[in-house]
Amino acid sequence: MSKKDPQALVKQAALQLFSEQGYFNTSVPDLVKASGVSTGSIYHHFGDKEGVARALFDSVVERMQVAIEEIQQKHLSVPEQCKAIIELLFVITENEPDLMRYMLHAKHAEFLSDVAPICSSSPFKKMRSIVSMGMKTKEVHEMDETVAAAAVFGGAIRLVQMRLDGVIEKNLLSYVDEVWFCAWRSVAI
Amino acid sequence: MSKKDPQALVKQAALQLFSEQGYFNTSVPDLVKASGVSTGSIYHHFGDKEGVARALFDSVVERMQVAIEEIQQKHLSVPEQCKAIIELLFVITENEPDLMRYMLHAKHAEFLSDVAPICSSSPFKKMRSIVSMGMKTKEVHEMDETVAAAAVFGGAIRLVQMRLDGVIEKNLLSYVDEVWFCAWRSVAI
DNA sequence: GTCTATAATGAGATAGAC
DNA sequence: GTCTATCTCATTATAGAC
Repeated sequence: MSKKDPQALVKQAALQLFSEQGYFNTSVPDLVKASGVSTGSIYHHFGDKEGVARALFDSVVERMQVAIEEIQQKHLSVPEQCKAIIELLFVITENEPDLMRYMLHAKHAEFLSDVAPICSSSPFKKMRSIVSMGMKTKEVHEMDETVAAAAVFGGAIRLVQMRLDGVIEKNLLSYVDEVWFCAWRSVAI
Repeated sequence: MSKKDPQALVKQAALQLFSEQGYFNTSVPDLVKASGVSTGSIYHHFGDKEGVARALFDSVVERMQVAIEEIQQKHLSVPEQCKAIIELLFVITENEPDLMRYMLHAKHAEFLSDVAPICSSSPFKKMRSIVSMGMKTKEVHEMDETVAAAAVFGGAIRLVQMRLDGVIEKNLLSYVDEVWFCAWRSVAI
């Protein structure tokens, strides 16, 4: 039944096309062909092409946020939460590269004019707040919160970007332990 | 006289327009207005619009590569070289944000079809090779070269991206010491 | 709500004088 | 090498039947 909801069909097609060929290289007729939904219906539901990108972005961020919240509930210690997030980033990159690509590039892809940059969207805020918690519990060196979050997750995000760009051939999950080792050492007391 | 070279004028205008509004939101007539060079002349020199982006990208990477080579010659120790590169990234971000933005986003901006991803271009290769040298001199933990490079520079690059996105308000140079502290601890023996 | 057919715009690219 | 004027065409978006 989710297969018959035109909004879902369009977003699904858009995720693939936008992330593989880019937003500007994807025309509305392309979306029509890939989704099986008509031009009129797309405009009726999303207003314009940017509306599709916007709705898709909201879905993607929402999805990511839920995954991070699950981690925050399961894992108690700060380092465990951080490691779980790195693993999550890697798993999503491997299993749903289009989703990860869209989330990371959407802001820089020159559309979605007035959406806040991804780094200030809620999943990334959560990452910062976890690291910040680590400072309160004296597990993480006292320092600027943003710098600490960048230190912990920057390496992993960099690897994700390289993997999505095809620079890294191997499955990212094989690097989890090494990456985590570096990430935690960079800020741990 | 550099002000009269049409190629330089076009690239200069393109750097600003592409990085501020994006490649696809910049038309050739926009380039004509901003550069003062005519349509015919632009097509004569660059072939097509993508040719402008390509030539600009080459200039930017070349420029970055020269800066990193200078560092490799001046600073002898591996950690000093790494720190100098982080400082370089921050200085360029502060002084020439358009240049840094273009270098980081060009590949993901959905054009420049067959250019290698930025992470495999020569400045980034040089970063990896410096870290790799650190392993030989036993200053850096033995581990995957790519992971180590991501650990050392990932945090800094993340901060650069956030600064360019307007998420960070303060001058990045004020973070150099903290960033360097984290970066080096993450891989140092 | 969904569809087909169509309009209107503005883009990339070219022609050809100078 | 540089310029102006122009062509061609794909794109976004709308109209209006069902």
